[in-house]
Amino acid sequence: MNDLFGPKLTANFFARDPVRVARAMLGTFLVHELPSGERLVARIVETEAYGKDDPACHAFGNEKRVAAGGQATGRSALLFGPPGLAYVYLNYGVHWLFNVVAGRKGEPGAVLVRAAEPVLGVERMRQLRPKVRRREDLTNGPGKLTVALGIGSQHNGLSLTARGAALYLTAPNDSRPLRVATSGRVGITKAVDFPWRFFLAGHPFVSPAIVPG
DNA sequence: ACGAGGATGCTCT
DNA sequence: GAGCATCCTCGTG
Repeated sequence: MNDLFGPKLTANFFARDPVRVARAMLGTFLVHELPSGERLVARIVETEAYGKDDPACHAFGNEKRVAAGGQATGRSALLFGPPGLAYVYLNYGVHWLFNVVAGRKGEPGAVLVRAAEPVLGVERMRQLRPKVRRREDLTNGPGKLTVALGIGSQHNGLSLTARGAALYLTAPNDSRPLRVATSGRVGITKAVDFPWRFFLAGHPFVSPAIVPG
C-alpha cells in the first residue's frame, strides 16, 4: 500500500451492528480505482447507520415479511444479505447514494456515507463536479461525493471486500483517536430521534445540514 | 446570507 | 399516486 492507508477492510468488519460499523468507518478511506488505473480516494468523515427495527431503513417493510417466513423482495433484499456489499440507490430521482451493507447474520442493515475529504485524485473529482468552487463542496454531502468519486448504479450489489474489487475501503495507517460526535440522522422523516449519525467534530468536510460541534 | 421551490424516477410503511 | 437517507438555482435583503 503506502503510508496513508493500510489494509482493505474485510467482510468481518461489516458483520456487526451497523451502528458500530458506522462509527468505525469514520477515518477510513473510500477508494475507487478507475478503469484507467487512476485512484480516487476520500477519507470518510460522516456516516449514518440504518438497521433492524428501524422505520427509516429501506428494509423495514421486508422485515415483517421475513420474520413471517417470507422472502425479502425489491431493492432492499440486498440489505439482508452478506455484509460488505455496496448498496447504491437513487434518491429523489436525482442522486445516487452510496451505502455499505452491514449487520449481524440475518439482520438487515447498511451504513450511508454522507461526507468525505478528498485525498487523491482531486483534479479528476473537480472534472466530475465542474461547477464546484470551494474544495469542501466536492464531497460534503451524500449525493455530491458519489459524483465526485464516480460511484453510481453500476456499483450496486458489488462486493467491496472481494479480491480485485475496484471499489473498496481501507483502514487508516495512523491510529490517532478521532473526535467523534453523534446526532440524529439528517433528511429523514421517520425515527429522527435515533442517534445514529456519526461525524468528526468540527471537520470542514462534514455536510452543512447541521453545524458541527 | 438565506430561504423557497423545482428537478426527476424508482419504490411501495 | 405519494413520498422520498438531496442538490442547485434563483429570488430577496
